[in-house]
Parts: sequence; structure tokens; C-alpha cells
Amino acid sequence: MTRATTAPADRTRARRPSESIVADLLEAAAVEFAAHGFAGASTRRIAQRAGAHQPQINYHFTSKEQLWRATVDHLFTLMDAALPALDRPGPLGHAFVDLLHAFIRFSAEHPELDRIINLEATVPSARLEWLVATHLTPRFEVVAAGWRQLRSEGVGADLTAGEVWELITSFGAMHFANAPMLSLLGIHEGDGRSEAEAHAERVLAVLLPTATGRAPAP
Amino acid sequence: MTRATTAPADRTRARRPSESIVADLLEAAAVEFAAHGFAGASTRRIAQRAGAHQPQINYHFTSKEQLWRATVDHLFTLMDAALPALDRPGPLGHAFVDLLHAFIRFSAEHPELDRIINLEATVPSARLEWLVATHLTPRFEVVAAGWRQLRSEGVGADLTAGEVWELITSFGAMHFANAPMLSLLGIHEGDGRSEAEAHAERVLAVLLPTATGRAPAP
DNA sequence: CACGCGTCATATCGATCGATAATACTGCAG
DNA sequence: CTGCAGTATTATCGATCGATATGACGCGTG
Repeated sequence: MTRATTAPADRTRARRPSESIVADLLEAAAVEFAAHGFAGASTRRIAQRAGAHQPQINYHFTSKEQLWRATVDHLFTLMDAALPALDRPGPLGHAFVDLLHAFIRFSAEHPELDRIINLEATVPSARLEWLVATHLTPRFEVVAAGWRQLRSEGVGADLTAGEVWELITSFGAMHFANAPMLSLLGIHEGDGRSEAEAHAERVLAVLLPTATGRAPAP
Repeated sequence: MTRATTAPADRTRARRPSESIVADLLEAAAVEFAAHGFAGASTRRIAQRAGAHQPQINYHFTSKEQLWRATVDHLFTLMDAALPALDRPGPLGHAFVDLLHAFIRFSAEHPELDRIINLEATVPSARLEWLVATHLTPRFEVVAAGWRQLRSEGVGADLTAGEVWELITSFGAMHFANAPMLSLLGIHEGDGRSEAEAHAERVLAVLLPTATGRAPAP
């Protein structure tokens, strides 16, 4: 966190640039929404975590709902920047392996996104519809097309694209999103980079069991 | 739901038996806690869903926190009643297959429990510590011992007990807990009993890939 | 029929929620 | 140096939260 002051904005009025406040609010909102859900997160706590005052949220984002959407947009932007394209030159299998490694690594570094998605996933709502239509469906279609192509080449386990998506987003991402619980259970082995690579290999062992030589982790 | 009246308790004072109120409150609390989390669920909405008044929650459960624990206890009691023992006579592999089928079936019929667990799993809290120590750890140890025994017999995929637990609780249960999202994504194919059995077979295909003849679904 | 225990129903408390109005201040343009 | 646009800060609104006090009521007991 770039600014972890407990008290709200500095008394000396040394004004921060506006983009910094917005970025800090987005970062704080991601943590709070991921921890307590949309209804449970409080705009006062988000503002406090960002070192700002509560009305600044409505000033910069007009409403809690808009702040939530901006937070999700922001996290997906971060994720896209961290993931390689699937249609790059070279064997599709290698691109798929690299994409999965990058996704698992991102989930380890930013578990907030998977947490926010899972918090919304269980109940129909306007937020869930927006989330699926805006962010999930386009990405699912890309992955599904890649998987079907792989399968047509005779590569990959006997799973539908939907099952692959479920396996990656649940087994793959839950390992880091639910780290507090897994740690209490004695399962989690730390969340460093090596743990992310190891977990990606576990997922790949299920998805591409026959592929012997996989691309090394980038 | 046994009593789906929108208005709170009947005006005619035709008193319901106390156990009925408690049971209805537990059922309503499971739905609301699963939908909105502990912080987001409101005791007034829970009471209304159960056809009761809000102060009756404090009367029968003393606090919202105690109601949450009673709800979790109740759901685990339901689950235990639906699951066969792992140490029954006969091959351990068959017992394991039956247990997994029953677990997936229960998750399809009562997705509230997995939702509540996942809502708590992402943030350290006293509730999470209680949940893990009271309910999850004992059950994990039984499953882990069974899996290690299976592995020592040369059966099962090359996975640790922790990975098996993660796979079952994430990939296995999330399929039904996150049904609203998967439905919007076009992945979910209904939540009938056949879908539960099919999903159990998908999980088993990963866990016990070599076992050709599995026990039929009970 | 009358008593009394157990439960219900209403009213209300203080705290906190998201949102807004009103004011104060900063920093840049001229 | 002045004025204005943009932002920060304070104060406060109505709604809702969990919890409790209070008294009424149902119903089995004697």
C-alpha cells in the first residue's frame, strides 16, 4: 500500500495529486470489497485505508456502486497487463501453458479479484450480470476457443471448455483467495512465487497430463 | 421453505411450536448468510424470511454471531447425515467414491454451506478460526487419512491429501455454490441430481484416473 | 377458573451506513 | 496579487443496523 496512514488526509494540507487519491481509493476498495463483500464493505473504512475522507469517494466515484465497478475494472486492467496473449506465434500449447502460469501468478499476487468475483458469484444481482457480461464472458470465450483448438489437435484432457474454466478459476485461484482458511487447515505452504509456479504445475498436470515437456515458467 | 409468508408472524396469535420457529430461523439464516455474508446479512431480513419478528432472533440465539454458529452447526449436521462413513467394511476405494458422490450431491442440494465457508475463508477472523477448528479440521483429517491409505495401496492420482481436499471443495463444490455466475456464463447445465452425479464423475476422473470400474452412484 | 412460565410483539436505543449540502482551502491563470 | 476552478473538510441527513426493555399474550398446570 502506497499510503498507509491511519488518520485521514494530512493536516498540513500538502495536497496530493488527484490521480493519487483515486489510485489509493481503488487499491483500498479492492482490499475492503474482497474482505467483506459489497454490502459489508464500508465507504468510511475504504476512505480511511486510503488516507482520505469518506465524502471523497462520492466526489470521485459518485456512488459506492460506481466505486465497486471502477475497482473491478482496475483489477482486470492489472490482470490483462500481466497475461500473455493466447494467439501469439508458436505452438498453442506453449501459449496456453504460459497463460495459465501467468494467471496463477497474478492470482497469487492479487487475490482480491478472485475473492470479489466469488463473493458476487453466488447470488443473482445487477452487479453479477455486469461482471459476467463485461469481463468474464469475453475472456471465457477466448480461453474456450483456445481449448477447443487444442483438443482438436489431440492435446489436453477429456474436458469441456467450461470444465477447464471452472477448474482454473476454482482450484487454480481458490488456492490463494482462500489462503487464510487453508493456512489454518495446515494446507497452504506460503504464497511466494515458487508456490504459484508449483500450483500452476498441479493444474497443468490435470489439464495436459500427456504433455511431457512443458514450457518453463517465464 | 416451510413458511414463506412475507408478513411477520400471524396476527391471530396461533402460536407455532418453538422448535418450528428455531428451525425456520436456521433455514432462513442459512440462505441470508450464504447470500450476503455475515456482515451483509440482516437479522430483520432473516426474521422476515422465517415469518418471525427480529427480536425473536436475540431471544432464541442471544446474538447474530450465535445465530451464525448455530446455522453452520445445523448445516454440518445435515451434511453428516447425508454422508456415508469412510471406514465401513469393504474396499476403501469404493467407500471413497461413495463419499465423494454423496458430498457432491449434498453440495448440489445445500449450496449454502459451501457459500458460507467460502465467504469466511478469505479473511482471518474469530469466526473462521472457529469454523476451521470445530468443523473443517476433523473432517479434513479423516479424508486425508483415507487418501493416504489409498495412495499407499497404489490407488489414486499423484496428489497430496491437501490438494485432494482443495480439489473437492473448490472444483467440486463451487460448481453448485457459484451456479448463478456459471449460469450467466452459459456453463451450468442445471442442478438436478443427474448433474450432481455427472460432476462427481468429473472430479473422480481426476482423482482416480486409473480406476476403471467405479462403484455406481447410490 | 386463575395463576404463572414461556414466548411474542412493539417501541426504542445508540451506532453506523451511504449520500449530500455547505464551507474552507489550495494552486494555477491572468 | 487576485480571482476562479477544483478539491478537501466538516456537518448532517434519513435509513438501517443489532440489541434490549417492556408489557401483552398463549397455554399448560393446579
